[in-house]
Amino acid sequence: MVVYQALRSLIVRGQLAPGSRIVETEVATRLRVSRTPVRGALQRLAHEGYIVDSPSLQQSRPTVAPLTREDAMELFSIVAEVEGLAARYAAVLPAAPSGILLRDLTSLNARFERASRARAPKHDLLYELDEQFHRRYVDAAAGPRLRALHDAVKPQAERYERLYVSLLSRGLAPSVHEHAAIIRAIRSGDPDAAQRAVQTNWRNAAARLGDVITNVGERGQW
Amino acid sequence: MVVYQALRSLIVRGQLAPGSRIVETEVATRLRVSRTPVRGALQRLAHEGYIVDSPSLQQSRPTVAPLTREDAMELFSIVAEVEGLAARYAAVLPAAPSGILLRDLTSLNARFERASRARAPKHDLLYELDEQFHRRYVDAAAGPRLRALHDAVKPQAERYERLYVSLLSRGLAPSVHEHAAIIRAIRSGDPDAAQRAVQTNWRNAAARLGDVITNVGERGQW
DNA sequence: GCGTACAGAACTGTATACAATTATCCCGGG
DNA sequence: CCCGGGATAATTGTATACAGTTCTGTACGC
Repeated sequence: MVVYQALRSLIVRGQLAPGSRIVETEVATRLRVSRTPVRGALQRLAHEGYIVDSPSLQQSRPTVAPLTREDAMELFSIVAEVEGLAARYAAVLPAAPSGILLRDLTSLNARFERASRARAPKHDLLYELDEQFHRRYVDAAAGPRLRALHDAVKPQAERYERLYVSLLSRGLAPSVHEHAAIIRAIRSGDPDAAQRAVQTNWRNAAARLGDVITNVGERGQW
Repeated sequence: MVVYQALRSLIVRGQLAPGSRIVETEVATRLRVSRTPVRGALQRLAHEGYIVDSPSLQQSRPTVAPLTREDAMELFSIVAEVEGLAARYAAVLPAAPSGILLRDLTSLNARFERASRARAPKHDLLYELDEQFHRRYVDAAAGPRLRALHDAVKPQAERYERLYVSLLSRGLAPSVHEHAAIIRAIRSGDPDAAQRAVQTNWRNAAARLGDVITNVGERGQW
């Protein structure tokens, strides 16, 4: 588990460059453990999409999954579907939990806006706030199955979301407005509108990110 | 990989009873392999939702995920959304591929009906035909990202679908009719109707299955 | 000079041994 | 009879050794 988190952190932060090979023994010696826990971590990371297998017949040859424009588009469109469904449920929540939800969302979006206006925006903070905003209504409204699906899909988008707030930290105003639109739709109790607002937010984010991705070839070392 | 498939098959067919513990050494000896590949398979199955971890602090204690009414309802509702979206696209397909699709769907539903009328219904065949019916229009109309989502979600419903055709093999007439309604809606070219027909099919299936699930305590041995 | 074949290295797949943690069972006390 | 408490067993976590496969580099032939 500690190995998994260490590797995952290195990958999502880009310190393990996309496309680079990952060798079990090397990771094991660096982290001072044996290959067994490393193997488990790699298998899990492969499932979650952080690692892909180089073409090979019998052996797997894991490499860090590349960050491509197409992949980002596809991933964001899936997140749009899943979180859109959650927002649909959130719109028809009973009054009591709905009130708390709306208050939290408003607060998170306000903090997100303040963070995006800072002279030297903290990318980690921006990512955390955006992430918390979306997770808030998913947790509030989704059943365990939808949440499980969300948990399986969303982490794969983390790399792109971090890229998003890093590359666009100066131009996050549209995101703030789209978040506000989501809040309004949920408050109005219109499931269709809520679902549409979330889908619009993610599709626009995909478009904005796609414009600037092209090739992020920065190869970090650790 | 062979271990994964063997275990998955045992679980989806109910031969490994829901709720029962899974012991690494036992699986290893039965399948005549060591614990190492078994461990990998268990991790993957856990990630895919076939296995859950018993409450424990440091150790994981895997058990076969239970089949509950609530879980079936939620899962089917998600499938209804995903496949409903695919059906929406299928309704507006060009004439040429649409004709082939409609012919295949009609044929599959006819075979499904015949199989359901058999004196001793073959459950495996019934499952396969129902599965193929739905996969046919998804493959024909869904884009890569929707298909990816479908691939992630649908396999988890396999356990419930097999239960469905087993418990209701005598009463599958409604399914046949609902399939026919889906075909008609796609043929008519009405996206809303197609989406609604698929969602109705899954919601009714969930209701029919929910009535008979309650407690499936049959503990299969292998 | 270029291509191919062979030898060696590198790396992953599997098996087994050991350590650590958790569950079970039995026994004694209340 | 029920409730701890502790010893033992059961099970998972980790480490290491070995086997099989793929990649790399070099040398030889054309």
